[in-house]
Parts: sequence; structure tokens; C-alpha cells
Amino acid sequence: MSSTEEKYPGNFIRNIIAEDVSNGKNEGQVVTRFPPEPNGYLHIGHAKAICLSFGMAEEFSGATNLRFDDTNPLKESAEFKEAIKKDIAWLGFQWKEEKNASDYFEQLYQFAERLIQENKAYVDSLSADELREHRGTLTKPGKDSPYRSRTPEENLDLFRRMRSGEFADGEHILRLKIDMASPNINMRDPAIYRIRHVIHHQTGDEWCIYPMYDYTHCLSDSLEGITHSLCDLSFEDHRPLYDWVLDQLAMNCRPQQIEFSRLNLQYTVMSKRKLKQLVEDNLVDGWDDPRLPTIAGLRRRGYTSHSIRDFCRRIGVTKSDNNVELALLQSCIREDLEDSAPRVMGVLNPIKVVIENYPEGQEEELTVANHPKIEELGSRKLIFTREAYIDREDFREEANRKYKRLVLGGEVRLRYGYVIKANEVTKDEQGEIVEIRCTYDPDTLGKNPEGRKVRGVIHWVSASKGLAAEIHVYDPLFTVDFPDADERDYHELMNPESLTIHQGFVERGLGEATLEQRFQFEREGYFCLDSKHSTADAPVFNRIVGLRDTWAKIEKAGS
RNA sequence: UGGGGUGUCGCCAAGUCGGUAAGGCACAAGGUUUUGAUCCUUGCAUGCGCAGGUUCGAGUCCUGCCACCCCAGCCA
Repeated sequence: MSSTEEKYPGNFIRNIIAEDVSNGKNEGQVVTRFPPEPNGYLHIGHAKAICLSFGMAEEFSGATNLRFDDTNPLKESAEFKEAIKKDIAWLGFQWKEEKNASDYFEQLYQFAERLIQENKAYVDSLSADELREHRGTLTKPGKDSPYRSRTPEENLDLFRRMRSGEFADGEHILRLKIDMASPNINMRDPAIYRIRHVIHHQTGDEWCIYPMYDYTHCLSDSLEGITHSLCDLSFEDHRPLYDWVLDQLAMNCRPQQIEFSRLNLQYTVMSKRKLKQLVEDNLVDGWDDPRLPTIAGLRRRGYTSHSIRDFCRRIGVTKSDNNVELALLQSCIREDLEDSAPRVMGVLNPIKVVIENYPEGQEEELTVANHPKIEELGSRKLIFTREAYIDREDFREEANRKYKRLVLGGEVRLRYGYVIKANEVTKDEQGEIVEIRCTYDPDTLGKNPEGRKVRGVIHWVSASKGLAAEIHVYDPLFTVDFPDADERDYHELMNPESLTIHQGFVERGLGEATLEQRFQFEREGYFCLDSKHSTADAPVFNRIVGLRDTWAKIEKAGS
């Protein structure tokens, strides 16, 4: 095991697979699959599953198929398929084959006829309500449908007529004949085909009966030669059914279904239903809203695929319920960007500083490093001028010793530039400071002043040489750590301040920024252009994540 | 009152044959620093849901409890 792998926890699935491989099971082959339903966008929970399934195959020199679980045409679309493919590719994974469950519709149908002929499936004509009544409850066994005793001949005739479109939606279903008294509800003669006279995005109007998940998934896995079928814990109860179907059909490829717990991340929702609701109710800016935990949202926010993969490996894979803190995800992106993002300066809440003893019209070119430690990141030129913007947070008319930024009568260094001293402020009618009038010490460029210590360094942008930019700062979409678990309506839980828009200024050089680039705005955080709203003459930056902020903690503790 | 799961530090999570509790995040305290960032150092479970038992020795085995999660779609 390499040193990079030691950083991550092992997991029980890898152990199982490793043992299978060493035992020569499946001739030592590992074939996995990722089976999304094309009814929405992928989110970070899916990323966990993707990293696992693709990761295991990669680790054991196997392969992973991408298979769209498109058995419910009512909810699915080809647009979602494309979005899903883009996200997986962006995460950095390559699937061996792209499949659709619908590719197997004909084979699935033939298998169903066989089950009927062998008296292992029957056409039921109960209504949905009656079906529910017959199913029993968690504690009470179900009872047989009166149609359960139909002969194979009768069933075959009915099933063929279902296929040919003779019946309306809901008139009949095909059920497996297992055991209505089973303590496992999934085994109480589950429905495997229903009638739906709808157009399917892949098969068009070829079918009006559609197979259901439990029946489709295991057979698709088997047909593709999947060795390890990894899914979330909610399918654990379905495993007996998965195995039952493959047993009855005597399939020679017998994939092993292994379940793991899905990811829960603080301050966000992970259910596709809720994400879809947020998008459709226009409560967010599309599926790729930077506040969403969707892959597209994280991408637009500026998260790197590397950081997401790192996160997925750090959280591990187990069967226990988990509540992962947002801090872990943030730590992953900070770690990735710390060494790769060039440093620049940007002011989010501008307030003007005028250096009165700096000659009007004078400009000085400063050559500054793009990274404090990594020389390969090069350098750039900044222009120092008489007027600059600093952040309102970096100035106080008065403050205690702990505050080491600009205070009236005190000194601070403008990062990479001179030490300035604040002499007076001018305010508007509302008492709001509009300008800070300063003087500078000409002998402090690149060196400390004689005989006194300047404790603070703040960032700035030249007023005349900077670039106006809109800067979007994000906070969690929800105010509670686990909105999914909250009984209140999600509208009540939404954070009204999840997006703050700043009209700020950035270094002129950022005018050439590309969508792929990420920067550290010094002392603020990591930023990138917003792929949706940024334009050449009106740049919009997204804050990916703030820097660790010890000062905020000190302040909070002091108040 | 049915079935299936899970319970190791605030969060995530390692923990082969029982041998005397990894690591990451977070947090705290120092040091370096023209980013209150980074980096470095140090600290952070006599304890593994609880109670018994077996054993020289148990997070790991046995018994009994308790808590939490999932399942009653012609969704996946």
C-alpha cells in the first residue's frame, strides 16, 4: 500500500473484494457498475458511490459500466442522462460501457415469459388499493390475490396482451409468485411489470409495459457480468429478492450485492426529491446553484474534482449512519487549493483610502509573488497608487490591542506595499465612513520601519487601476444541520443569507481569468469565476470557501 | 407486537488468529509568518451503547437488555 493510500481508512467492501480476488472468485475479475436513474442531477452522495464503484474496479484492475436505470419513463429524461455523464466524467472516471436498463427490455420480457411458464409469475388484476390491502402490514402477513391461481397459459396470454397494448394503465400487473406471508415485505409477490402508455426517452413507443427495479436491476447486473453490485443500505431488504430472481432464472453470472450507508452532509439536503423541489420552485439558481450539493453545483462553486474524490475517500465506507460535518468538505478544498491557487487581492466591502502625502498621479509598479512558498507559480505586477480600496472590516475608528488592522491614528501595511497611517475619516450624512485619509511612510517598501513595529497587514486594490467585480459569497442553504431530518417544512429552514452579493474590486489582472482558474483572494478565501453569470466586462466571482478564520473565533469568543 | 441494519473521542473512521484503542476533521496551546492563511510542535477515548459472563487477558467470544435507522410505490 502506498503512502497516499495510508491516509484513507480501509473499508469492508474492499476487504470483501480483495478476498474474492485472492480466492479466484469470478476468475479474479472485478466488474462494477454505477446505475443512476436519469431523473435528476447527481449530488455528492452519488459521488461517494461513484468513487467506490469506480475506485474498487480501478484498484483491482477491473472495469465499471455506467448503466442508466431507466425503467420509469414518467420521471426520466435524456437531458438528465447527459448531465449525469458530464458529472461522472468531470469527477475523473471513465466507464467501460454505457448501458441502459432499457437495452434489456426484450430480454427481460423473455425472462418474464419463462417465469410465467414455470408458474413463478402471474398476472394480477387487483386495483392498486386492493393490492395494498392484500399486502398486509409490517406485522401482519399478506394474503393471496384471487388471481394468484391463474394458470400459466392464462397468464401468458394476459401478459402478451399487456405488451400488445390491449389494456389500460393500471389494469393488470405482473407479479412474482413468492410468498405473501414472508416477514420481508419485498418478498410478498412483488410487482415486476406495470402498464404505462407513455413514450420512453430511449425506446419511444415500443413498449407500454415497463419492468420494475427489483426485477430489472439484478438481471441487468447479471447480463453485464457484474461481479460486485454496490448500492446503499435501503436495498438491503431487497437482496433476497435480487438473489431469488437470479436463482429462478438460473443465471450463471451471480453478482454479489453489497450495501453501504449513504452520505449525510450537514446543512444541506441530499434527497433528489427535495433538490428537484428547490430547483423547480426557483428557490435556487438551477441544478448547478453553487449552494447545492450537486456535482454541478459544487463544480460551479469552484470545488475541484480532486477535492471531492479526496473527500469521498476520507469519509470512508461503512454501514453505519453518518452525519459528516461541512468542515471536512471545506478542509478538502482548502487543502487542494492551498498549493495550487495563485494569490491575488480582492476587496469585498470597499472603503476608499486616500494617501495624502503620496504624489497625485504617481504610480509604482510592484512585482509580487503569486504564492508565498511555491515559486513556480510565478509573479505579477501590481500598481500602487494614491487611492485604494480596503475592506471595511479592516478599519476601525478605535479598537483594542487585539485588533491588528487599521485604526485611526495607527499604522498598518498594505500588503506588498507601504505602511500607512490613518489620520482622519470623512463621513456622509448617515454617519457612514466614505473615505479614510492617510499618510504613508516612503521608507517601508519591502522593509520594516525603524524603531516601531507594524503588526497588521491588509489587502487592497488600487482605486484607479483595479477592476470592479461582483463577488458572491455563499453560506449554507439551510439554517439547521440536518434539514432532511427536520419535521418542519423546508421553506422555514432556508437560510435567507445563503447568498450575499458584494460589489467589490479586484486586481486588474483578474480581467484575464478563465473559468478553470481558481484564486486565493488573500485573507479572504478561494474564488473562481461564476460560469453562469460572469461576462467579459462584468466579472462575477464565487467564493468557493473562506480561509480558516482564527480572528473570527477570537472576536466571537470576546463578545 | 414483523423483517433487515447500526451503535469505537464533538464529526468521520481503523481495529486480521481475543493481547492491552490508528488516522483524518474539529478543537486547544505554543512557534514561524508582509495572508489573524499556510507550515511546525504539543495536547485531545484507563475508554469501545448498557449489564452480566467466559478468559491470565475482550472493542474483539457468549447471554440479556437499550437506543437509533430502513421497509407496507403498479418509485429507484
